[in-house]
Amino acid sequence: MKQEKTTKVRTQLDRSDWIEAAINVLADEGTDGLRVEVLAKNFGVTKGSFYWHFKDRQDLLMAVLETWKEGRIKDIIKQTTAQPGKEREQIYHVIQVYSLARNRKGIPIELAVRDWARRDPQAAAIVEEVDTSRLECTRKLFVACGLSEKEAKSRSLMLYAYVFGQSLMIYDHFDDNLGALRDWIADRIVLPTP
Amino acid sequence: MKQEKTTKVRTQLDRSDWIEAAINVLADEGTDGLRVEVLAKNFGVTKGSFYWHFKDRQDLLMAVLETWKEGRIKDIIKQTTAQPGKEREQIYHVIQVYSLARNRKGIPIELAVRDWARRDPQAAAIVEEVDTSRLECTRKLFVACGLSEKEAKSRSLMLYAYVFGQSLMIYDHFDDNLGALRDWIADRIVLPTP
DNA sequence: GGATCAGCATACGGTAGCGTACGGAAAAAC
DNA sequence: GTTTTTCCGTACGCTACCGTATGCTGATCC
Repeated sequence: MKQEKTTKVRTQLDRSDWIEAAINVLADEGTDGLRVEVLAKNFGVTKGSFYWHFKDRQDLLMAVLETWKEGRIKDIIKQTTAQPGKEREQIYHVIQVYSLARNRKGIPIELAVRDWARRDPQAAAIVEEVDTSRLECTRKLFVACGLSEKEAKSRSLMLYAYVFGQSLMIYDHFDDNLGALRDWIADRIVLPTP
Repeated sequence: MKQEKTTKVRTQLDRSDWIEAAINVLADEGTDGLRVEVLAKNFGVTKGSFYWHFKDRQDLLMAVLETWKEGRIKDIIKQTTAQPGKEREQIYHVIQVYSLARNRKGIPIELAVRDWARRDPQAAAIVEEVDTSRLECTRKLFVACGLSEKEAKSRSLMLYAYVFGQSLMIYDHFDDNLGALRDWIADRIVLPTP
């Protein structure tokens, strides 16, 4: 029987170990750093191990995509699950969370995946799944706040596009109180028109 | 004396030809496609030509960055130059333009450059120049519309982040009338609070 | 009309990385 | 305790690039 991962003394590697490491490399060094032999060296093993678990490099990349997709969908569901009546606060929470910590490691992956999606239909399909999942989650929150379908969809799209685009920009010196600007924008996204 | 570029029969290449070609490749195939020998083959010449005009590959990349920067800044200035009194219409125009045609070829470059900026301070500095230029241009338009400094900056940041993020998303099936959603968002970005 | 030089070709050495063939140890199965 | 299987190491061939050294050609200068 297969040993438990937690009690394992980490002498054996399985598929998920490689995928996890690949995602970390993707976050730190981008697509260019994602090389089979480099991953192997980081594990202290040789390629022989890799090609036992994976058919080829493409096999790993697809597995990374799938794992990324599941993680992102699971995360957006978690972040958008609100107590009844607390939907508005939850939306603010989403804006906060997706504007900060997640990006430190997540954004390079988003970049890599979307750059990839531009030339690979499989990647594009996965990105679309993730994007529509995210859009759906916040749409439901807005609907729960009493907005119309169209307005809920519009605000959801605006929210997600803003948060995502903002994380890719470099504008540290645009204003000496960026927090105030971000707060203003969050209100503009969330608060209803009087 | 050096011949005019226009009357040239295109037997000779100069630095700008290589840079232009490099930008096109960057748009079509991303960073990975940007190889010296591939560029040379596309021109029908050998690397010998390249290494006459450039010190090394890095030299080309930096030149591409500079050219990209100048083009983007020139473009945003052009797109945000409004007739007095027509500032609001000009803002709508910017949202339109930067949401559509420009992105077909421009977005992969944006992606590549920003992914690059994550590991290279020089690239990061250039991205910041471009971003703050863009933010400044629309900020001035908002100010001309009579908004306060803080609100102008906030709206400018929201506009640009939204447009940029939206262009990287894949959400074609989120709604059957995306145009209406985008129009709603544009109003939300531009129109003042009553 | 020889000298000069810009612009490119040729040829080479070197590295990184992919994928494969096969061998070997160590655990699991029986 | 043998036999499988699992998992990894070793060794190799191959390609795509990078960068350099040097040779060739056709234009330009004087």
